[in-house]
Amino acid sequence: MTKSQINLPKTAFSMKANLPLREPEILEYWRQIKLYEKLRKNSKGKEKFILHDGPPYANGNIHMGTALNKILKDIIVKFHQMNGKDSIYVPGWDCHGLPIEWKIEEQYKKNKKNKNEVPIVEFRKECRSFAEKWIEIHKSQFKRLGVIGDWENYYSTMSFDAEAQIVRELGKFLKEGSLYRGFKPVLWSTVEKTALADAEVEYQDHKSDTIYTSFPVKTSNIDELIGSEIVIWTTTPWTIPANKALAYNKALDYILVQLCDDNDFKNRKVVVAEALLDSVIKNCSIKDFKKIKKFKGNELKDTICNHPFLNIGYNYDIPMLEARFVTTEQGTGIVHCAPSHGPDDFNLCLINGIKAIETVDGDGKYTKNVKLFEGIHIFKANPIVIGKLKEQKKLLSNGELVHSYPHSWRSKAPLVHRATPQWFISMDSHKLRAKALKAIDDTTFYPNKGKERLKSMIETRPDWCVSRQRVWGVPLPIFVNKKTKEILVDDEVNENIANIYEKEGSDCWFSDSPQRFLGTKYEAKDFDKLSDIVEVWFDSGSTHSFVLEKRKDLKWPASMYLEGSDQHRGWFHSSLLESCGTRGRAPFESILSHGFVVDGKGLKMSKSLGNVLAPEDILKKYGADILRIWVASSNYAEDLRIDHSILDQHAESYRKIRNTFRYLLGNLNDNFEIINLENMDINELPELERFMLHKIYSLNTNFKNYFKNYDFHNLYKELLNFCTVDLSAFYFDIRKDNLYCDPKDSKKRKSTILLLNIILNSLLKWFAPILSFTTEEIFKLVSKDNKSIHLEHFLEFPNHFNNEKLNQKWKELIKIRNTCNISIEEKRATKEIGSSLEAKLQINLDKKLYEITQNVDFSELCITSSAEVLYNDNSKISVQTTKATGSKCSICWKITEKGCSRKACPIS
RNA sequence: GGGCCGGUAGCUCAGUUGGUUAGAGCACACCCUUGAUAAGGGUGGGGUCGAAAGUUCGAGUCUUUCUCGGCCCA
Repeated sequence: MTKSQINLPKTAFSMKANLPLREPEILEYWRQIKLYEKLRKNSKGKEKFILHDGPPYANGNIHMGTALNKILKDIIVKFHQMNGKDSIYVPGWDCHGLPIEWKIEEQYKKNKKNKNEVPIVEFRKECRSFAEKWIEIHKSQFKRLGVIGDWENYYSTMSFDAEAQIVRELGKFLKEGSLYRGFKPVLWSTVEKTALADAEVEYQDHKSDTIYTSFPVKTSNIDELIGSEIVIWTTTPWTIPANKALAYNKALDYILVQLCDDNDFKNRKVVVAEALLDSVIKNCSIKDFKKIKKFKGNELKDTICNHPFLNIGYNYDIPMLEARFVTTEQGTGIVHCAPSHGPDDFNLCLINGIKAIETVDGDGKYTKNVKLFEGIHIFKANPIVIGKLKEQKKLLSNGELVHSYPHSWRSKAPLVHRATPQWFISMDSHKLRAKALKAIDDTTFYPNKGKERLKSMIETRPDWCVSRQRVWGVPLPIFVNKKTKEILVDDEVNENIANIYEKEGSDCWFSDSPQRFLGTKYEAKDFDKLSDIVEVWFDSGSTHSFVLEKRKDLKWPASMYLEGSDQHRGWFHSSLLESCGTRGRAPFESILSHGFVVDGKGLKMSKSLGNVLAPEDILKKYGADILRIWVASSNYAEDLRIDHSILDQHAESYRKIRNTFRYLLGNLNDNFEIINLENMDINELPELERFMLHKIYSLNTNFKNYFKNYDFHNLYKELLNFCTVDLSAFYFDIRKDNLYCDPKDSKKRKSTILLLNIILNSLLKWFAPILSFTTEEIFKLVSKDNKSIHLEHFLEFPNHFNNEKLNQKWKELIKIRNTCNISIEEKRATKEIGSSLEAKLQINLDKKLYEITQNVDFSELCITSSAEVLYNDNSKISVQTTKATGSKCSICWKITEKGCSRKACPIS
């Protein structure tokens, strides 16, 4: 007997994957067969599943987070496609905004070019081409991951139709009246007369004037406080005229003391935080004082003070407000608040209904809103303020302090927080907050905890500031009447602007005559045209309008938005608000949020820690399918760990899966046949095959449930376990004898081949959304009509595959098999036998087990030369292994006295 | 500093309403096989469930505090 006479596996499917080389070939194949177009054509008319892409910023190479995001999207899109939907993915990019402006400015700096000398339109053109360049780079990087989508017709926030639609969307808020003009402090350079972003700020040492000043208490719940004064310390005396409130911390201890020194404050009572009393005494050179009363910060609730300038026209209430940002690091434990001159101040006052106003103009001079100081430059105001405080007997002391202070990166001039005119969308004037909260309730969140996260943000957020004093963005399409200061609200004008943008983009706003936008109805000389741009979150928050609504192939609302969990404050948030404001509901039916990619120890990736893994390197070393396994097998509800050892292990699992396929292909000799499952007569099959059909059926049931909940890590685990436990170590191992040794026309072998075909088909479909490349490689090899695996659907298994009774029986058989293995292992350990085929089993079973195993051949199940089953009620299962005697059959390798049952057996 | 989320074998993950000795796969060790062969099979070791305290007859599961990590905000 020679090897040529048995049926050994033979396949063109190599054991070694070589993914980094093979995957690009498959990408080329998808391109050639026009896979995306085919997918759309094939699923025409089917129910749509639309995963709307959250646009990444068109700048810089992709990182692990982006790779995770895109792969997860692709897996979900492919699942729905194979589940019978028309599952469409249109990738997009976020293009406007500061980071790109900086990049261009950096280039200018290098080339000694001055930004201010370059016309805005030219500058914007450079920003545009910068974004275009990165879109192309991103595109090829995303495609390499195996992501299938409409790459030719991607969307971008800087396309002309997007810019036009953003104008229309703003028009809706304008018309409704929820878009209003307010003031908000921004970092401002009085030299350049411009706002600066955080990244444009340099911190340098600066000498500031400092003062301790006092605010007389008007009313309070603490009786002793009436007639006393609250002391504050500040390094910006010039903001005192703009003061509107005082902030305390309810958790701190405060103390009321009486001052006894012979000066302006003789016999006056003042309040400071107890922990800072010593430093106040020292800094104000107080010699003699008496402690009168200690109290907790929360008792200061409802206390109202007067302004130190009460007697010279500053006659208004200064409420004391609770704030967490108040600490005992320096000062007095009470902080003065000028909402126009500090972000903390602004937010605290806003929550308490105190709005910021314009107190300082662009040049740095007080406006007419500031009594006594109008026209004075703030940088010259400190001595005047200090003088007035002294005059009003409200100055405890003053001095100087050198501290780190923000300066402009260009002019190096010190910066100030200045309330500037900004445009806001009100959260409450037209019930935007309430609508958004309702919309959150109507949305399904994966994982569920995302719902509360978004909800609590919407509940507490202030009005949405949508204006920015920048150039690379969509210009705010607003005209203000010079005389009446009223905002021009006219659909015709808005639509006119949108139409112009649609044809030529928004650059013209900065170069063309305002009359062009106003049309014939209004005169340009009567209006101020805004030069602000729209903040970029409004851009991306509007993608649903210019992508989902405008494109015929998509639908509104989207089936799903899927992003990192940081987007609860980002894109989920802005999209929700924009859509609720304009359409009254969310632009999505569900939200899936994923955690962040961290290193193997759970620490975030950073250059300084040196733990950054680049997708590019992973693709080079492992291939995209391994990365896709990493995505599928990780629990995205939490942070996802990755390092080389984790990837090594997934690569190991990949090999197991690949070899599972290789066994199937080898024994089928690459002749895959599609089995009509409905027409099968399963009663013709051996029990083992029927048991395997049950396994497949029940795995598929779990598969569908996991998919329904987007629970991929459990789904993948179940598939992998099926390959290792049920196939490799069980079914495949048992059926090798049958496949190798039985003649090709034997009924039993045909049954096995039938099963192999079914298993191969099932595995291909189950794995296709995850192992997109490898399943395609196999499908190319075996499918006759040269179709892509991704055009296929999941299999439906007939209900009669389900056989719980059989399952229960085989669970027992497997238990017996395990006991046999332990018994065989004992003999192997003592070197009595080696291969299991050298063993002869005597299996003793109790009554129940004995009865159900009457038709079972344990020598087949346990891959031994023989097995005898005896009835023995002493224990449930016990097994004795002895060395098989006789000669070894050269075909089946069993050791017997009489030869095996096969006709060709040389022994018999 | 504040809000939210999380910490179960070396790794990826299970662990139902508190209820036997906390599970799976991989990895590891040893053995077998050489007819899935840079494969395959078998057996086995490995966890004070982040820490401490509390509630309870009983806690991985409930409460509190602490700690480490992540996201967001300041």
